[in-house]
Amino acid sequence: MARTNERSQRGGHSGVSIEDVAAAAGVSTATVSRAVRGLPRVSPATRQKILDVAGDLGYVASSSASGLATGRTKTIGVLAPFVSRWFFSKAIEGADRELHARNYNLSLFNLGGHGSNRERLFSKTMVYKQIDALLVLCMALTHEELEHLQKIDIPLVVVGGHVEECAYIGIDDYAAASTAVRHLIDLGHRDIALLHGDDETDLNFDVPRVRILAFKDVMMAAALPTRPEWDEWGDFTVPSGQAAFRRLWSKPGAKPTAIFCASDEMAMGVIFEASRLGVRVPEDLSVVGIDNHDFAEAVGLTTVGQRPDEQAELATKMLLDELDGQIGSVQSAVAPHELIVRRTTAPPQS
Amino acid sequence: MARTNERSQRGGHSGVSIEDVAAAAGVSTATVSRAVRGLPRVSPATRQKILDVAGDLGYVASSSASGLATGRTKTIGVLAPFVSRWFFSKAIEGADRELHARNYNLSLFNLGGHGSNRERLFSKTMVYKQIDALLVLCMALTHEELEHLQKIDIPLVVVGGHVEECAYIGIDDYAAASTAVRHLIDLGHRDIALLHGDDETDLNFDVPRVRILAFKDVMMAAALPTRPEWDEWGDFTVPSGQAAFRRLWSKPGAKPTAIFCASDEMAMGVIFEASRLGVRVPEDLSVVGIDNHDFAEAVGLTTVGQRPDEQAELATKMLLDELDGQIGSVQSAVAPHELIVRRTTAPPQS
DNA sequence: TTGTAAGCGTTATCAT
DNA sequence: ATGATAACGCTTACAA
Repeated sequence: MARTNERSQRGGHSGVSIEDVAAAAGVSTATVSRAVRGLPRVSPATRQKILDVAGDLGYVASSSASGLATGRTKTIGVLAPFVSRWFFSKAIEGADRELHARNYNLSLFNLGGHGSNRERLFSKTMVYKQIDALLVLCMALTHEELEHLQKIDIPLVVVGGHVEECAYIGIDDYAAASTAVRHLIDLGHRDIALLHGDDETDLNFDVPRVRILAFKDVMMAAALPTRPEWDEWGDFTVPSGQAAFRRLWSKPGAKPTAIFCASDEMAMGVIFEASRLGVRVPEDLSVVGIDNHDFAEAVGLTTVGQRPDEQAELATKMLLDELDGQIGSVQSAVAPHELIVRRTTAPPQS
Repeated sequence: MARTNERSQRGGHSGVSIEDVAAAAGVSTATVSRAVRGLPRVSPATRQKILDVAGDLGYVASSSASGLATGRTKTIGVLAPFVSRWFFSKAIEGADRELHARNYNLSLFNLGGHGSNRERLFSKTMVYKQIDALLVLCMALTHEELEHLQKIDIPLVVVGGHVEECAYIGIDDYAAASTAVRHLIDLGHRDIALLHGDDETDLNFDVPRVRILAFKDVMMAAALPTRPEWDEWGDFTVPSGQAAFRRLWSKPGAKPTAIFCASDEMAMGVIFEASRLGVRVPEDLSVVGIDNHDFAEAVGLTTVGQRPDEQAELATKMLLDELDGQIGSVQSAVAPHELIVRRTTAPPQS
């Protein structure tokens, strides 16, 4: 490389290395390394001196250098299909809590909005040799992507959805959806519509399917019909819920008295649109969602709540424990969900 | 370090280094380095061969090693007070777009929820020597923190708010707020309440102040009174807007016919609570916000829109350009805003 | 066009 | 308890 041989070329604080500290403290770099990392084999006096010197020299170890030497980057990757949707942003916050507490960095890989060159993530830019472990926020992975991840055998856990052969943390979607639907039925509803999540985009996976299945099973178990014309879909967003309601309500024929939505954002979409069209909630239509979105309480939305932040936090903890040598820490776990009854559900009118 | 001398200790794909590729391709590491990075001085034939070999060996350069050698980490840091609030999550997505396109990584530093040990971010864990540049999403920084950042002289830009001596990208808050208030006045409102952002937490800064100022100036210019009892505050969230409305409406005396909210989330809070209390929007109360939140259209919220994603994308571009050697690329810029009239504002009743 | 080799800032082994 | 020093995997003058 042959740079200038002199230190502190740049005027500032920028380039203080372990050697500078060693020199200033009159010890070897090895001792500085031990001292600053809190390792044993350094006398209290020496350590203190080194810490002082390091302190006012503003020394911080180069992550690249220590990464090279140790093989650890001290950062974990978080792979998400979106960051501005509730589930993901909450999960990211949760992961960050644990990472921050344990002095790791969080490298965010957003798969959304990148069109097709998604694969680049898996080969060059990303993952590979940049991170010590990977947290995947629910989404489908292609078979190829999976293989890729498997090859670089770093700890890996997925939150919020199932990926074959991977540890996952998440609620029991079947049970959660069943709870929501059963709540409607217990209220006396018989004409229940379904607003299910989209099945088609490659960013989704089987959560939508499971929730649909639960809906149908519960309805069937209650000997209630499920009408195809009351089966709408959305992509988990508010606008898609809004559009779905508009479609549903513009159809000729009888109207349902309740609707089960596969996410709170979609549920809010139907509520907003219902209000706009003069359809009263819950008098004319009961609405239940899944998630307990930050806005759900303000909207009065009845929902089955989950805590993506806690799920991601737990997942991250597992990852970090595994890295700390506690092998076997990474394992699947089911997270709790809970029915939260608010003001958007009520017995059907008459 | 004295590890085992043999390569591929772990069975897998994991440790293929540049030397492995060089050996397999029958060239030197220098040539491999040039080849994989697309540098000149490699014959087409050699390059192709190397690329092939690298390809099926699954070679990816170690970021630590190249970071050490070049002094660049190829990752930029994003500092945010929250990730699950609209402005920030959108900004993160925007930054990510540009970073991804230019092959950089995004390291996320969330200041929220970390209680007091916020300072650790600035000293050890973070920033220092881990990132090539820093994108600060609006928030106040302590003087000390600022100094810290200044010392490590990496390119730095703040989005969404002013930080002394730093380049910033954001809308003209004074103009945006003025536009919103003027819209209300143009509609014929005279009794206008203010829901301003919180001023007190250390995570905030002067955006709230500027918006308040604009409100007062515009009102005064229109010879309209601003009543202290119609001045409420919130922390930019939906629940706080909800609470603010409850407080406002439970006060004795006359009610305003319109309210200007310093953010869409707060505006939605008042709308939700108004609906709950039977106060009709816009018949009884016009509501205007700032942001054009993802949900604003569905709610029919009149607002002054801004695009945090584009702001962050631009800021990131500047940062990257600067790193690419185009010095002077980082500079302040004002982002556009636009009044979007929807259904929550109307002339006052009678 | 290609190869040689020094250097990047740590960590960790082994001696002392 | 401390110090030399090799090694980590890459980049980049410089020589060939």
